[in-house]
Amino acid sequence: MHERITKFADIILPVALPNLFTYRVPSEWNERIISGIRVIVPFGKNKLYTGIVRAVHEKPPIGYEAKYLDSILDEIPIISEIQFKFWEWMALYYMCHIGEVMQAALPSGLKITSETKVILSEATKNKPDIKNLHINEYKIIEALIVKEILSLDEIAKIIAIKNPLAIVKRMVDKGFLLLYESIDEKYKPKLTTYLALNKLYQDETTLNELLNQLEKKAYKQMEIVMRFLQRRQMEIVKGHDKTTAYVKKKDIVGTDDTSAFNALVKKNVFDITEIDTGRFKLEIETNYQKVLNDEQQKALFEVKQNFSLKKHCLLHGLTGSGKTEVYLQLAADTIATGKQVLYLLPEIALTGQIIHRVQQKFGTRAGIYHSRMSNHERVEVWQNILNDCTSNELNERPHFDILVGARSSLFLPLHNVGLIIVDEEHDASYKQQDPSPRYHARDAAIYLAQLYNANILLGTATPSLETYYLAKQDKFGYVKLENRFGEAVLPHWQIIDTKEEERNKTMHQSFSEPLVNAINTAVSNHEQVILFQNRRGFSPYTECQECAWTPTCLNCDVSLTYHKTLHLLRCHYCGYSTKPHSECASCGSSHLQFKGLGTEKIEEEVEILFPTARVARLDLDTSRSRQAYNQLMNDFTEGNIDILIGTQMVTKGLDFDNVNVVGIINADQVLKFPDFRSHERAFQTLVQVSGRAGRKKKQGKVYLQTAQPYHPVIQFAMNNAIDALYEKELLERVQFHYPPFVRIIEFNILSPQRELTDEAAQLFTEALKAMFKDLVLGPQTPSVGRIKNQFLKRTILKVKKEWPYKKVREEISQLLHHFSQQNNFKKVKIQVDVDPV
DNA sequence: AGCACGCCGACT
DNA sequence: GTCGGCGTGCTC
Repeated sequence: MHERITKFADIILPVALPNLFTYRVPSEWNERIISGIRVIVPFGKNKLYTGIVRAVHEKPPIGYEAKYLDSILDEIPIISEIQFKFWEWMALYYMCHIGEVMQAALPSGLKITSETKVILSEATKNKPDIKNLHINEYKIIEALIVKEILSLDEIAKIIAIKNPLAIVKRMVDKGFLLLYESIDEKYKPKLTTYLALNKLYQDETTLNELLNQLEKKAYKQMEIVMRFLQRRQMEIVKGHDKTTAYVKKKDIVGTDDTSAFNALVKKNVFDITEIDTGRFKLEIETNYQKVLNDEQQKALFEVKQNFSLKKHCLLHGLTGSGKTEVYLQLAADTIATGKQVLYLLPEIALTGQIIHRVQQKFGTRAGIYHSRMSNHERVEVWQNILNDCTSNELNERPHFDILVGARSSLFLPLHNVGLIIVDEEHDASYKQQDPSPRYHARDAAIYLAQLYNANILLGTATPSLETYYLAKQDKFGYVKLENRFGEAVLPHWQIIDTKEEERNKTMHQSFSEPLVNAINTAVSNHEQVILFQNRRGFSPYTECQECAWTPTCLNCDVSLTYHKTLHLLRCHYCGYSTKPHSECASCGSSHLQFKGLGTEKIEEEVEILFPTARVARLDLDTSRSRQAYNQLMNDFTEGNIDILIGTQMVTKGLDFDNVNVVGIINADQVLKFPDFRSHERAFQTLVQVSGRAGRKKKQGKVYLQTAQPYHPVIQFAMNNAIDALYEKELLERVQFHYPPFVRIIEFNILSPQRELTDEAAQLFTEALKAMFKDLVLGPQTPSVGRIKNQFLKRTILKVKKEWPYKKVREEISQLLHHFSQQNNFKKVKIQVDVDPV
């Protein structure tokens, strides 16, 4: 006889709470309960949550009675020990809870939570006693008679009450209703219906009898059977046995055949099987023809040399030098050794273009993962990675050797990573802003690579100062690709002084004479033009000509941007929108003017200045849906667009061969950011935008309009003097204590009242200063002091690199904990952002 | 962080 | 009585 063991499981739940939760395991599951599987557990009063088993042990918790697990969702772990280590590191480093990491890591299809459902009690069902009922109670019962089960949200709508729980509870007490918690599976496998001939009709005679019968009475049914037999013949030719040859239903049954088909089903002619076929193609033709040139070969060799020395590596390749080919070759070589590759890109750069190239090289062995995919697709990527080798003939799922994705693909359950590529390493969108964990995917990738003992390659034309510094210190290998691919050369820059143009009265609205001429020439030569203006909408603010009043958002301290296509004023922070004012709210004057330049305005000007050109705009507003975005990209690639106007979006991941002119409408905007990174950022943006020009044989041209033509950043960018700029920046960073010489931790203090925020920020900052002295800056009011009705103050701590970060973190955590205990600051939130960008 | 619960004030 | 708002306390 075995001794009866009682097991307990420590569970990670997707909630922002510091600890794990210990549950008791029903003894019949003692064998099944293992670290890394998902379970459903009761949590709080009556909710059910999906959690992940972190550890299994036999120590009953002290101080409380553990609840029982509700159910087990997986038989094999979906989270490996390496992934757990990664989660735990992330929670520590970025000072958040592990539950928040879980929230970020799992696609929502894998995290089911329960919903409260309402049904009628037996008594009410049999004999509705509707005397003396309140109108709302009556409405609920009436609705439940029609539709048996309702969720609380549905009830809220029916009786038009925000929180219906009180009413529902009362009715439960009176015996009208019953409540239960229901968990709906969010992921539905994609099933394909297959048909085989029922064994009744396997022999020729019965089959012929059937066909004869149908020919007379039901011609359409006979057609279906005939089509089936044809298809089946094809399968038999492929080597399938006659009795087991299945045919896809949709290959032989059209939409208008439904009733005929149903009749056949009734006659038991077919055996029907539903098979989980997945959402991804099983066959993609691979024909990747690019061959590395000498320089790329050399770079590849040097990168590998660094790897063999166990060194991470920065690939500094000018725009158009063909970094991607080097990545793909390196990936292929890694896969050849039996390891997996993770290829990270900024979300926005994950375009059809790059995906197409990866698929051309790796076919179905390339998995794609980003936020524009449906939930179902994301779950399937997870499943495909997890059950690498399912071998049902009809149920073959692709096997991934390389995963291309945005930052969240760091969390995919890969087991054998040999190489991580971080493309466009400098890109600020690698940093998650909200919600927590506010992690930097590049830095997290470096940590993850260590856990897997994998190589890591960071690639970019404009390295971040942090990475550049590491390379200069020889902590990173450094490989440069200097020449553009083929015969392309770097573009020629022309800097246009807009002040002088204005003096000479040669500006055509926002366009200087040289830029207008260049666009005209390009368009008449059938070359394409990209115009960069880093602001969406028509005009960023409205101003009263009499009293300078400006309409602002109700919920945020920002001016409202006018969107002409929608004819609305919109807040870019909270989405609030309102009709444009016809008169000033302050003085009543009707002299209101739209000020500033957005992409919509540029688009309008372009249409007037170049009436024959085909114009399109690429910004958040024109590319919200994946479809719209792909359409736009296609049109531009196919040459259906002459002039493309866009924000940041045009700088990322787009390689167009026919673009010869790039216009930067207003560089001053890029230069004036009030931030220690502004020069670095401006340089990166200018170089990246200019890189869109002249991809093939012809030298491209960059026209940059500015009021400060001698600004050093512009000079550095145009001369491609990256080392000079970076050396100068590094000197300033060292002198004024900024990254990469210190680690910045930013504290954002928020509350719904201005005074409360101010007071809390003041006290918090003082406490911080007591601990860290003059390395604390603040509290400051950020440029937007109120967002979504939350007043915001900011304090910055510069942590010296030589300090033990662990201790600093602990001290900060203690302080934050102490603060959250204070009653008068209950409404105050302090968000921590480690290494803000 | 959610979520339930309880108290209070406004409204019919 | 009914409902919403807000403060409080708890989650294995």
